[in-house]
Amino acid sequence: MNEVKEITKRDVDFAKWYTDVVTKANLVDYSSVKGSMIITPYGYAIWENMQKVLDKMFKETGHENVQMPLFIPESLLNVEKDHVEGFAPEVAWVTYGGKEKLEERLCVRPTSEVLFCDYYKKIIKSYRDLPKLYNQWCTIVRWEKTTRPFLRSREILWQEGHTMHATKEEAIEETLRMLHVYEDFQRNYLAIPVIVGKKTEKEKFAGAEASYSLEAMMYDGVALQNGTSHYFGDGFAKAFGITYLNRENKLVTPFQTSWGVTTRMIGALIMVHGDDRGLVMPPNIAPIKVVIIPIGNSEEINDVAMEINNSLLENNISVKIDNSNKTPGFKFAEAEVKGYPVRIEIGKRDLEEGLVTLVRRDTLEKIRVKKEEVLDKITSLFSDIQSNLYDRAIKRRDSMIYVANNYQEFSDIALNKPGFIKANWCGDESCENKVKEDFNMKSRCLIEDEEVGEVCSICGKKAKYRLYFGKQY
RNA sequence: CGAGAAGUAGCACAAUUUGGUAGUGCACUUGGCUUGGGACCAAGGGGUCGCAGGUUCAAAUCCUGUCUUCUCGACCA
Repeated sequence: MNEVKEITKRDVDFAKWYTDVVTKANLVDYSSVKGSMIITPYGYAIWENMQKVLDKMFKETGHENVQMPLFIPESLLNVEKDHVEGFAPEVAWVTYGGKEKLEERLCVRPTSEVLFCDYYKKIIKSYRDLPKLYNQWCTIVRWEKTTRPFLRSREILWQEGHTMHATKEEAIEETLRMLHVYEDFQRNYLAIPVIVGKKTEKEKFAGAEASYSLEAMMYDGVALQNGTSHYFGDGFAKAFGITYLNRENKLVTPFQTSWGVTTRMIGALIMVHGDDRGLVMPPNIAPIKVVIIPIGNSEEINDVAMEINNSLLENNISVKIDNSNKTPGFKFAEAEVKGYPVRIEIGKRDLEEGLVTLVRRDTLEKIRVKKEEVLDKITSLFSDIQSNLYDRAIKRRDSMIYVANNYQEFSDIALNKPGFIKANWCGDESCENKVKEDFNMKSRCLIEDEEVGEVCSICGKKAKYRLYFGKQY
Protein backbone atom coordinates (compact mmCIF):
# COMPACT_ATOMS: atom_id res chain seq x y z
CA MET A 1 0.00 0.00 0.00
CA ASN A 2 2.74 2.41 0.88
CA GLU A 3 5.56 1.34 -1.38
CA VAL A 4 4.21 2.67 -4.60
CA LYS A 5 6.86 5.10 -5.67
CA GLU A 6 8.82 6.04 -8.69
CA ILE A 7 10.11 3.18 -10.79
CA THR A 8 13.28 3.55 -12.82
CA LYS A 9 12.43 3.69 -16.53
CA ARG A 10 12.73 0.32 -18.21
CA ASP A 11 14.71 1.62 -21.15
CA VAL A 12 17.04 3.66 -18.97
CA ASP A 13 18.34 0.95 -16.65
CA PHE A 14 16.73 -2.43 -17.10
CA ALA A 15 18.41 -4.07 -14.10
CA LYS A 16 17.37 -1.31 -11.77
CA TRP A 17 13.88 -1.26 -13.27
CA TYR A 18 13.55 -4.98 -12.51
CA THR A 19 14.60 -4.57 -8.90
CA ASP A 20 12.26 -1.60 -8.52
CA VAL A 21 9.28 -3.53 -9.88
CA VAL A 22 9.99 -6.54 -7.70
CA THR A 23 10.05 -4.45 -4.56
CA LYS A 24 7.49 -1.77 -5.44
CA ALA A 25 4.93 -4.37 -6.50
CA ASN A 26 5.66 -5.98 -3.16
CA LEU A 27 6.55 -9.44 -4.41
CA VAL A 28 9.58 -10.03 -2.22
CA ASP A 29 11.55 -8.54 0.57
CA TYR A 30 15.14 -9.14 1.56
CA SER A 31 16.09 -11.24 4.53
CA SER A 32 19.28 -11.03 6.53
CA VAL A 33 20.78 -13.98 4.66
CA LYS A 34 22.13 -13.23 1.22
CA GLY A 35 20.13 -14.84 -1.54
CA SER A 36 17.40 -16.08 0.77
CA MET A 37 14.37 -14.01 0.03
CA ILE A 38 11.09 -13.42 1.72
CA ILE A 39 8.30 -14.00 -0.74
CA THR A 40 5.55 -11.68 0.41
CA PRO A 41 1.84 -12.45 0.04
CA TYR A 42 1.31 -11.02 -3.42
CA GLY A 43 4.42 -12.71 -4.78
CA TYR A 44 3.52 -15.97 -3.11
CA ALA A 45 -0.03 -15.80 -4.46
CA ILE A 46 1.43 -15.78 -7.96
CA TRP A 47 3.49 -18.85 -7.09
CA GLU A 48 0.44 -20.55 -5.61
CA ASN A 49 -1.44 -20.01 -8.85
CA MET A 50 1.46 -21.44 -10.81
CA GLN A 51 1.52 -24.42 -8.47
CA LYS A 52 -2.20 -24.96 -8.75
CA VAL A 53 -2.17 -25.10 -12.53
CA LEU A 54 1.02 -27.10 -12.88
CA ASP A 55 0.14 -29.55 -10.16
CA LYS A 56 -3.10 -30.31 -11.97
CA MET A 57 -1.17 -30.85 -15.19
CA PHE A 58 1.24 -33.17 -13.40
CA LYS A 59 -1.58 -35.20 -11.90
CA GLU A 60 -3.30 -35.41 -15.27
CA THR A 61 -0.14 -36.90 -16.69
CA GLY A 62 -0.07 -39.52 -13.98
CA HIS A 63 2.32 -38.08 -11.42
CA GLU A 64 2.09 -38.27 -7.65
CA ASN A 65 3.49 -35.87 -5.10
CA VAL A 66 5.93 -36.94 -2.41
CA GLN A 67 8.23 -35.14 0.01
CA MET A 68 11.84 -36.22 0.20
CA PRO A 69 14.41 -35.35 2.88
CA LEU A 70 16.22 -32.05 2.99
CA PHE A 71 19.61 -33.62 3.65
CA ILE A 72 21.87 -35.81 1.57
CA PRO A 73 24.71 -37.72 3.28
CA GLU A 74 28.00 -36.93 1.57
CA SER A 75 28.57 -40.54 0.55
CA LEU A 76 25.25 -40.59 -1.25
CA LEU A 77 25.98 -37.42 -3.17
CA ASN A 78 29.27 -38.94 -4.26
CA VAL A 79 27.74 -41.96 -5.92
CA GLU A 80 27.39 -40.44 -9.39
CA LYS A 81 30.62 -38.76 -10.47
CA ASP A 82 29.48 -36.19 -13.04
CA HIS A 83 26.72 -35.15 -10.73
CA VAL A 84 28.99 -34.43 -7.75
CA GLU A 85 31.40 -32.53 -9.92
CA GLY A 86 28.59 -30.41 -11.27
CA PHE A 87 27.15 -29.54 -7.91
CA ALA A 88 30.05 -29.68 -5.48
CA PRO A 89 30.99 -26.02 -5.96
CA GLU A 90 27.61 -24.86 -4.78
CA VAL A 91 26.37 -27.14 -2.05
CA ALA A 92 25.84 -26.06 1.54
CA TRP A 93 26.97 -28.49 4.23
CA VAL A 94 25.68 -29.32 7.68
CA THR A 95 28.63 -30.32 9.81
CA TYR A 96 27.30 -29.99 13.34
CA GLY A 97 24.25 -31.37 15.09
CA GLY A 98 23.87 -29.26 18.19
CA LYS A 99 27.39 -29.14 19.60
CA GLU A 100 28.56 -32.39 18.16
CA LYS A 101 30.44 -32.67 14.96
CA LEU A 102 28.77 -35.07 12.55
CA GLU A 103 30.52 -38.29 11.56
CA GLU A 104 29.43 -37.65 8.01
CA ARG A 105 28.67 -34.27 6.56
CA LEU A 106 25.15 -33.70 5.27
CA CYS A 107 24.57 -31.66 2.20
CA VAL A 108 21.45 -29.56 1.90
CA ARG A 109 19.85 -30.82 -1.30
CA PRO A 110 20.80 -28.78 -4.37
CA THR A 111 18.48 -31.09 -6.33
CA SER A 112 17.16 -34.51 -5.38
CA GLU A 113 18.25 -37.04 -8.01
CA VAL A 114 20.30 -39.01 -5.54
CA LEU A 115 17.59 -38.98 -2.88
CA PHE A 116 15.09 -40.36 -5.34
CA CYS A 117 17.55 -42.94 -6.63
CA ASP A 118 18.33 -44.06 -3.12
CA TYR A 119 14.63 -44.50 -2.51
CA TYR A 120 13.80 -46.04 -5.88
CA LYS A 121 16.44 -48.65 -5.18
CA LYS A 122 14.29 -49.79 -2.29
CA ILE A 123 10.92 -49.80 -3.96
CA ILE A 124 11.58 -50.86 -7.55
CA LYS A 125 11.83 -54.66 -7.63
CA SER A 126 9.61 -55.73 -10.47
CA TYR A 127 8.55 -54.44 -13.86
CA ARG A 128 5.16 -54.11 -12.18
CA ASP A 129 6.63 -51.29 -10.07
CA LEU A 130 7.26 -49.19 -13.15
CA PRO A 131 6.88 -46.50 -14.13
CA LYS A 132 7.43 -44.49 -10.97
CA LEU A 133 6.20 -40.97 -11.55
CA TYR A 134 6.98 -38.83 -8.52
CA ASN A 135 7.13 -35.10 -8.08
CA GLN A 136 7.87 -32.86 -5.15
CA TRP A 137 7.30 -29.20 -4.34
CA CYS A 138 10.09 -28.03 -2.11
CA THR A 139 13.03 -25.72 -1.61
CA ILE A 140 16.61 -26.51 -2.51
CA VAL A 141 19.86 -24.73 -1.74
CA ARG A 142 22.61 -23.74 -4.12
CA TRP A 143 25.31 -21.44 -2.82
CA GLU A 144 25.30 -18.88 -5.61
CA LYS A 145 27.85 -16.10 -5.57
CA THR A 146 25.65 -13.43 -7.08
CA THR A 147 21.99 -13.31 -6.21
CA ARG A 148 18.96 -11.47 -7.54
CA PRO A 149 15.34 -11.82 -6.46
CA PHE A 150 13.62 -14.68 -8.33
CA LEU A 151 16.37 -14.93 -10.94
CA ARG A 152 19.14 -16.34 -8.86
CA SER A 153 18.87 -17.10 -5.17
CA ARG A 154 20.52 -19.48 -2.77
CA GLU A 155 17.30 -20.89 -1.51
CA ILE A 156 15.17 -21.89 -4.46
CA LEU A 157 11.47 -22.64 -4.36
CA TRP A 158 10.67 -25.14 -7.06
CA GLN A 159 9.11 -28.34 -8.23
CA GLU A 160 11.14 -31.38 -9.28
CA GLY A 161 9.74 -34.45 -10.99
CA HIS A 162 11.76 -37.66 -10.89
CA THR A 163 10.64 -40.67 -12.83
CA MET A 164 11.80 -44.21 -13.57
CA HIS A 165 10.79 -46.21 -16.63
CA ALA A 166 11.19 -49.70 -17.98
CA THR A 167 12.49 -48.61 -21.33
CA LYS A 168 14.68 -45.97 -22.80
CA GLU A 169 11.94 -44.96 -25.24
CA GLU A 170 9.43 -44.47 -22.49
CA ALA A 171 11.83 -42.33 -20.46
CA ILE A 172 12.63 -40.13 -23.44
CA GLU A 173 8.94 -39.80 -24.11
CA GLU A 174 8.42 -38.68 -20.52
CA THR A 175 11.25 -36.15 -20.78
CA LEU A 176 9.64 -34.59 -23.82
CA ARG A 177 6.12 -34.85 -22.45
CA MET A 178 7.02 -32.77 -19.42
CA LEU A 179 8.98 -30.32 -21.52
CA HIS A 180 5.81 -29.70 -23.47
CA VAL A 181 3.68 -29.49 -20.35
CA TYR A 182 5.94 -26.62 -19.30
CA GLU A 183 5.78 -25.09 -22.74
CA ASP A 184 1.98 -25.15 -22.76
CA PHE A 185 1.86 -23.71 -19.29
CA GLN A 186 4.16 -20.85 -20.09
CA ARG A 187 2.41 -20.05 -23.32
CA ASN A 188 -1.19 -20.37 -22.17
CA TYR A 189 -0.96 -19.12 -18.63
CA LEU A 190 2.12 -16.92 -18.42
CA ALA A 191 1.75 -15.64 -22.00
CA ILE A 192 5.47 -16.20 -22.41
CA PRO A 193 6.69 -17.58 -25.71
CA VAL A 194 9.46 -20.09 -25.20
CA ILE A 195 11.93 -21.79 -27.43
CA VAL A 196 12.27 -25.44 -26.43
CA GLY A 197 15.16 -27.55 -27.42
CA LYS A 198 18.04 -29.78 -26.56
CA LYS A 199 21.08 -28.46 -24.75
CA THR A 200 24.55 -29.06 -26.11
CA GLU A 201 26.91 -31.48 -24.36
CA LYS A 202 28.63 -28.54 -22.75
CA GLU A 203 25.45 -27.07 -21.31
CA LYS A 204 23.61 -30.21 -20.24
CA PHE A 205 22.78 -31.03 -16.63
CA ALA A 206 25.44 -32.72 -14.53
CA GLY A 207 24.92 -36.45 -14.92
CA ALA A 208 22.26 -36.30 -17.61
CA GLU A 209 22.40 -38.01 -20.95
CA ALA A 210 20.30 -35.29 -22.57
CA SER A 211 18.94 -32.01 -21.27
CA TYR A 212 16.14 -29.96 -22.76
CA SER A 213 15.30 -26.44 -21.75
CA LEU A 214 12.73 -23.72 -22.20
CA GLU A 215 14.42 -20.53 -23.28
CA ALA A 216 12.50 -17.31 -22.87
CA MET A 217 13.73 -13.94 -24.04
CA MET A 218 13.40 -11.05 -21.67
CA TYR A 219 12.51 -7.53 -22.78
CA ASP A 220 16.19 -6.61 -22.91
CA GLY A 221 17.02 -9.51 -25.21
CA VAL A 222 18.70 -11.59 -22.53
CA ALA A 223 17.76 -15.27 -22.20
CA LEU A 224 16.19 -16.78 -19.14
CA GLN A 225 16.23 -20.55 -18.87
CA ASN A 226 12.75 -21.02 -17.60
CA GLY A 227 12.60 -24.73 -16.97
CA THR A 228 14.44 -27.93 -17.82
CA SER A 229 13.69 -31.56 -18.50
CA HIS A 230 16.41 -34.20 -18.43
CA TYR A 231 16.82 -37.70 -19.72
CA PHE A 232 19.30 -39.67 -17.64
CA GLY A 233 19.47 -42.95 -19.42
CA ASP A 234 20.42 -45.59 -16.89
CA GLY A 235 23.54 -43.81 -15.61
CA PHE A 236 22.28 -42.95 -12.15
CA ALA A 237 20.31 -46.15 -11.90
CA LYS A 238 23.47 -48.17 -12.57
CA ALA A 239 25.53 -46.07 -10.19
CA PHE A 240 22.93 -46.64 -7.50
CA GLY A 241 22.38 -50.29 -8.34
CA ILE A 242 18.69 -49.96 -9.07
CA THR A 243 17.52 -53.18 -10.67
CA TYR A 244 14.29 -55.05 -11.16
CA LEU A 245 13.08 -58.28 -12.66
CA ASN A 246 11.48 -57.88 -16.04
CA ARG A 247 8.83 -60.11 -17.60
CA GLU A 248 11.51 -62.56 -18.67
CA ASN A 249 12.68 -62.82 -15.07
CA LYS A 250 15.93 -61.05 -15.93
CA LEU A 251 17.55 -58.49 -13.67
CA VAL A 252 17.67 -55.16 -15.56
CA THR A 253 18.18 -51.45 -14.94
CA PRO A 254 15.45 -48.81 -15.37
CA PHE A 255 15.69 -45.47 -17.18
CA GLN A 256 15.28 -42.14 -15.51
CA THR A 257 14.13 -38.56 -16.05
CA SER A 258 13.88 -35.38 -14.01
CA TRP A 259 12.31 -32.00 -14.74
CA GLY A 260 11.77 -28.78 -12.85
CA VAL A 261 10.59 -25.21 -12.85
CA THR A 262 11.13 -22.56 -10.20
CA THR A 263 9.89 -19.20 -8.95
CA ARG A 264 12.23 -17.84 -11.59
CA MET A 265 9.11 -17.90 -13.76
CA ILE A 266 7.87 -14.95 -11.70
CA GLY A 267 11.00 -13.07 -12.72
CA ALA A 268 10.22 -13.95 -16.31
CA LEU A 269 6.68 -12.61 -15.99
CA ILE A 270 8.08 -9.31 -14.82
CA MET A 271 10.79 -9.06 -17.44
CA VAL A 272 8.64 -10.14 -20.36
CA HIS A 273 5.43 -8.19 -19.69
CA GLY A 274 6.28 -5.42 -17.23
CA ASP A 275 6.47 -1.76 -18.23
CA ASP A 276 7.41 1.62 -16.78
CA ARG A 277 4.39 1.54 -14.49
CA GLY A 278 5.20 -1.86 -13.04
CA LEU A 279 4.02 -5.40 -13.34
CA VAL A 280 1.56 -6.57 -15.98
CA MET A 281 -0.08 -9.84 -14.98
CA PRO A 282 -1.61 -12.13 -17.59
CA PRO A 283 -5.23 -12.75 -16.49
CA ASN A 284 -4.78 -16.53 -16.54
CA ILE A 285 -2.23 -16.43 -13.73
CA ALA A 286 -3.11 -13.19 -11.90
CA PRO A 287 -3.97 -13.71 -8.22
CA ILE A 288 -6.21 -10.64 -8.38
CA LYS A 289 -7.78 -10.22 -11.77
CA VAL A 290 -9.88 -7.14 -11.13
CA VAL A 291 -9.62 -4.23 -8.75
CA ILE A 292 -12.60 -1.99 -8.19
CA ILE A 293 -11.79 1.61 -7.38
CA PRO A 294 -14.72 3.63 -6.08
CA ILE A 295 -14.27 7.33 -6.69
CA GLY A 296 -16.00 9.23 -3.95
CA ASN A 297 -18.02 7.30 -1.41
CA SER A 298 -21.68 7.86 -1.93
CA GLU A 299 -24.05 5.06 -1.05
CA GLU A 300 -24.83 4.51 -4.71
CA ILE A 301 -21.16 4.15 -5.63
CA ASN A 302 -20.61 1.66 -2.86
CA ASP A 303 -23.70 -0.32 -3.81
CA VAL A 304 -22.66 -0.61 -7.42
CA ALA A 305 -19.12 -1.53 -6.41
CA MET A 306 -20.44 -4.27 -4.16
CA GLU A 307 -22.87 -5.49 -6.78
CA ILE A 308 -20.12 -5.83 -9.38
CA ASN A 309 -17.79 -7.37 -6.83
CA ASN A 310 -20.34 -10.06 -6.00
CA SER A 311 -21.19 -10.85 -9.56
CA LEU A 312 -17.52 -11.31 -10.40
CA LEU A 313 -16.99 -13.49 -7.35
CA GLU A 314 -19.95 -15.64 -8.30
CA ASN A 315 -18.19 -16.26 -11.58
CA ASN A 316 -14.94 -17.20 -9.90
CA ILE A 317 -13.15 -14.03 -10.88
CA SER A 318 -10.83 -12.88 -8.12
CA VAL A 319 -11.54 -9.27 -7.34
CA LYS A 320 -10.92 -6.73 -4.64
CA ILE A 321 -12.39 -3.37 -3.84
CA ASP A 322 -9.90 -0.68 -2.94
CA ASN A 323 -11.71 1.15 -0.17
CA SER A 324 -8.63 2.70 1.32
CA ASN A 325 -8.66 6.35 2.18
CA LYS A 326 -6.35 7.26 -0.69
CA THR A 327 -6.94 9.54 -3.61
CA PRO A 328 -8.00 7.89 -6.85
CA GLY A 329 -4.68 8.75 -8.47
CA PHE A 330 -2.85 6.85 -5.79
CA LYS A 331 -5.08 3.83 -6.23
CA PHE A 332 -4.64 3.85 -10.01
CA ALA A 333 -0.88 3.91 -9.61
CA GLU A 334 -1.01 1.10 -7.10
CA ALA A 335 -3.24 -1.03 -9.33
CA GLU A 336 -0.78 -0.48 -12.15
CA VAL A 337 2.37 -1.35 -10.24
CA LYS A 338 0.74 -4.59 -9.12
CA GLY A 339 -0.32 -5.32 -12.66
CA TYR A 340 -3.98 -6.22 -12.02
CA PRO A 341 -5.26 -7.06 -15.50
CA VAL A 342 -8.38 -4.89 -15.28
CA ARG A 343 -9.46 -2.12 -12.99
CA ILE A 344 -12.95 -0.78 -12.70
CA GLU A 345 -13.46 2.85 -11.86
CA ILE A 346 -16.84 3.78 -10.48
CA GLY A 347 -17.60 7.44 -9.87
CA LYS A 348 -20.48 9.88 -9.95
CA ARG A 349 -19.85 10.79 -13.57
CA ASP A 350 -20.14 7.16 -14.61
CA LEU A 351 -23.25 6.41 -12.66
CA GLU A 352 -25.09 9.45 -14.00
CA GLU A 353 -24.90 7.72 -17.35
CA GLY A 354 -25.43 4.24 -15.95
CA LEU A 355 -21.87 3.33 -16.88
CA VAL A 356 -18.64 2.23 -15.25
CA THR A 357 -15.12 2.62 -16.59
CA LEU A 358 -12.90 -0.39 -17.27
CA VAL A 359 -9.19 0.10 -17.75
CA ARG A 360 -7.05 -2.70 -19.13
CA ARG A 361 -3.55 -2.85 -17.75
CA ASP A 362 -1.75 -3.99 -20.88
CA THR A 363 -2.78 -1.04 -23.06
CA LEU A 364 -4.19 1.32 -20.39
CA GLU A 365 -7.17 1.73 -22.68
CA LYS A 366 -10.33 3.00 -20.98
CA ILE A 367 -13.60 1.37 -21.90
CA ARG A 368 -16.93 2.60 -20.60
CA VAL A 369 -19.66 -0.01 -20.36
CA LYS A 370 -23.13 -0.32 -18.86
CA LYS A 371 -22.82 -1.74 -15.41
CA GLU A 372 -24.98 -4.72 -16.39
CA GLU A 373 -22.47 -5.62 -19.08
CA VAL A 374 -19.40 -5.60 -16.90
CA LEU A 375 -19.18 -9.35 -16.49
CA ASP A 376 -19.40 -10.09 -20.21
CA LYS A 377 -17.01 -7.34 -21.13
CA ILE A 378 -14.49 -8.40 -18.53
CA THR A 379 -14.53 -11.98 -19.67
CA SER A 380 -13.75 -10.96 -23.22
CA LEU A 381 -11.16 -8.43 -22.01
CA PHE A 382 -9.32 -11.20 -20.20
CA SER A 383 -8.89 -13.21 -23.33
CA ASP A 384 -7.93 -10.10 -25.31
CA ILE A 385 -5.31 -9.16 -22.73
CA GLN A 386 -3.99 -12.67 -22.48
CA SER A 387 -3.49 -12.97 -26.22
CA ASN A 388 -2.26 -9.42 -26.62
CA LEU A 389 0.47 -10.03 -24.05
CA TYR A 390 1.54 -13.18 -25.82
CA ASP A 391 1.49 -11.56 -29.26
CA ARG A 392 3.41 -8.56 -28.02
CA ALA A 393 6.04 -10.77 -26.40
CA ILE A 394 6.49 -13.02 -29.39
CA LYS A 395 6.75 -10.06 -31.76
CA ARG A 396 9.39 -8.44 -29.65
CA ARG A 397 11.27 -11.70 -29.29
CA ASP A 398 11.21 -12.50 -32.98
CA SER A 399 12.42 -9.00 -33.78
CA MET A 400 15.49 -9.76 -31.69
CA ILE A 401 16.46 -13.08 -33.23
CA TYR A 402 19.21 -12.77 -35.81
CA VAL A 403 20.97 -15.11 -38.17
CA ALA A 404 24.74 -15.29 -38.44
CA ASN A 405 26.32 -17.26 -41.28
CA ASN A 406 29.92 -16.44 -40.47
CA TYR A 407 31.91 -15.10 -37.57
CA GLN A 408 32.02 -11.57 -38.92
CA GLU A 409 28.23 -11.45 -38.98
CA PHE A 410 28.11 -13.13 -35.61
CA SER A 411 30.43 -10.56 -34.16
CA ASP A 412 28.54 -7.60 -35.66
CA ILE A 413 25.30 -8.82 -34.16
CA ALA A 414 26.72 -9.88 -30.81
CA LEU A 415 28.37 -6.53 -30.28
CA ASN A 416 25.54 -4.34 -31.46
CA LYS A 417 22.21 -6.05 -31.02
CA PRO A 418 20.74 -7.61 -27.91
CA GLY A 419 18.89 -10.87 -28.49
CA PHE A 420 19.46 -14.39 -29.78
CA ILE A 421 21.64 -15.41 -32.66
CA LYS A 422 20.91 -18.41 -34.84
CA ALA A 423 24.10 -19.97 -36.04
CA ASN A 424 25.31 -23.08 -37.79
CA TRP A 425 27.60 -25.17 -35.69
CA CYS A 426 30.15 -27.88 -36.30
CA GLY A 427 29.41 -29.52 -32.96
CA ASP A 428 32.76 -28.71 -31.46
CA GLU A 429 32.81 -27.41 -27.91
CA SER A 430 35.70 -25.09 -28.68
CA CYS A 431 33.36 -22.99 -30.80
CA GLU A 432 31.00 -22.57 -27.85
CA ASN A 433 33.95 -21.60 -25.71
CA LYS A 434 35.10 -19.05 -28.23
CA VAL A 435 31.70 -17.38 -28.36
CA LYS A 436 31.60 -17.39 -24.59
CA GLU A 437 34.98 -15.78 -24.37
CA ASP A 438 34.45 -13.21 -27.10
CA PHE A 439 30.89 -12.16 -26.36
CA ASN A 440 29.86 -13.77 -23.08
CA MET A 441 27.13 -15.66 -24.90
CA LYS A 442 26.27 -19.30 -24.37
CA SER A 443 24.49 -21.74 -26.58
CA ARG A 444 20.82 -21.81 -25.63
CA CYS A 445 19.61 -24.93 -27.40
CA LEU A 446 19.68 -26.78 -30.70
CA ILE A 447 17.24 -25.85 -33.43
CA GLU A 448 15.65 -29.00 -34.82
CA ASP A 449 13.24 -27.77 -37.44
CA GLU A 450 15.46 -25.66 -39.66
CA GLU A 451 17.89 -26.61 -42.34
CA VAL A 452 21.52 -26.53 -41.26
CA GLY A 453 23.80 -24.31 -43.32
CA GLU A 454 26.97 -25.48 -45.03
CA VAL A 455 29.60 -24.29 -42.62
CA CYS A 456 29.95 -23.54 -38.91
CA SER A 457 29.29 -19.83 -38.32
CA ILE A 458 32.10 -19.76 -35.83
CA CYS A 459 35.02 -21.79 -37.18
CA GLY A 460 34.03 -22.33 -40.82
CA LYS A 461 34.27 -26.12 -40.69
CA LYS A 462 31.43 -28.30 -41.88
CA ALA A 463 28.26 -27.56 -39.88
CA LYS A 464 26.22 -30.33 -38.31
CA TYR A 465 23.74 -28.40 -36.19
CA ARG A 466 21.82 -25.18 -35.96
CA LEU A 467 21.96 -23.51 -32.60
CA TYR A 468 20.73 -20.47 -30.67
CA PHE A 469 23.22 -18.33 -28.82
CA GLY A 470 22.36 -15.64 -26.29
CA LYS A 471 23.39 -13.88 -23.16
CA GLN A 472 21.64 -15.19 -20.12
CA TYR A 473 20.50 -14.33 -16.62
C1' C B 1 34.74 -15.05 -5.73
C1' G B 2 37.04 -10.38 -8.22
C1' A B 3 36.17 -4.72 -9.25
C1' G B 4 33.19 -0.56 -7.78
C1' A B 5 29.25 1.93 -4.73
C1' A B 6 26.17 2.05 -0.45
C1' G B 7 24.09 0.88 4.67
C1' U B 8 21.14 6.67 9.81
C1' A B 9 12.73 5.44 11.56
C1' G B 10 8.75 1.37 6.87
C1' C B 11 10.89 4.41 2.35
C1' A B 12 14.09 8.50 0.33
C1' C B 13 17.74 11.26 2.35
C1' A B 14 20.52 15.19 5.81
C1' A B 15 24.03 15.45 9.83
C1' U B 16 30.13 12.28 8.86
C1' U B 17 34.66 16.34 5.71
C1' U B 18 35.97 19.48 11.10
C1' G B 19 34.00 13.72 17.11
C1' G B 20 30.01 17.02 21.60
C1' U B 21 21.38 17.33 22.23
C1' A B 22 19.85 12.44 15.60
C1' G B 23 16.88 15.70 11.88
C1' U B 24 13.65 16.61 7.23
C1' G B 25 10.02 14.77 3.60
C1' C B 26 6.86 10.74 2.52
C1' A B 27 4.60 6.53 4.98
C1' C B 28 2.15 5.11 9.89
C1' U B 29 -1.82 6.29 14.25
C1' U B 30 -6.18 9.48 15.80
C1' G B 31 -9.72 13.18 14.40
C1' G B 32 -11.50 16.31 10.53
C1' C B 33 -12.13 17.32 5.43
C1' U B 34 -11.77 15.37 0.51
C1' U B 35 -11.96 11.95 -3.93
C1' G B 36 -11.89 11.16 -12.26
C1' G B 37 -3.92 10.42 -12.10
C1' G B 38 0.34 9.85 -6.62
C1' A B 39 -4.68 15.47 -1.68
C1' C B 40 -5.25 18.91 2.58
C1' C B 41 -5.54 20.56 8.12
C1' A B 42 -4.48 19.34 13.24
C1' A B 43 -2.44 16.29 16.97
C1' G B 44 0.63 11.97 17.81
C1' G B 45 3.94 7.37 17.69
C1' G B 46 8.38 5.45 15.87
C1' G B 47 16.00 5.31 16.14
C1' U B 48 20.88 0.75 20.73
C1' C B 49 22.91 5.50 13.39
C1' G B 50 23.92 -2.69 9.76
C1' C B 51 26.87 -5.70 13.37
C1' A B 52 31.49 -6.50 16.35
C1' G B 53 35.92 -4.68 18.14
C1' G B 54 39.33 -0.47 18.77
C1' U B 55 40.91 4.96 19.55
C1' U B 56 38.85 8.96 22.83
C1' C B 57 36.68 12.42 28.61
C1' A B 58 33.15 11.76 24.51
C1' A B 59 31.90 8.04 18.27
C1' A B 60 26.43 8.11 13.49
C1' U B 61 31.16 10.82 12.71
C1' C B 62 37.99 8.37 13.21
C1' C B 63 40.43 3.09 12.64
C1' U B 64 39.97 -2.42 11.84
C1' G B 65 37.05 -6.48 10.81
C1' U B 66 32.49 -8.44 9.36
C1' C B 67 27.44 -8.87 7.30
C1' U B 68 23.86 -7.18 3.81
C1' U B 69 22.22 -4.63 -0.67
C1' C B 70 23.09 -2.60 -5.64
C1' U B 71 26.05 -2.42 -10.43
C1' C B 72 29.67 -4.99 -13.57
C1' G B 73 32.51 -9.53 -14.38
C1' A B 74 33.66 -15.21 -13.41
C1' C B 75 29.81 -19.60 -11.83
C1' C B 76 24.76 -21.46 -12.09
C1' A B 77 18.05 -22.81 -12.72
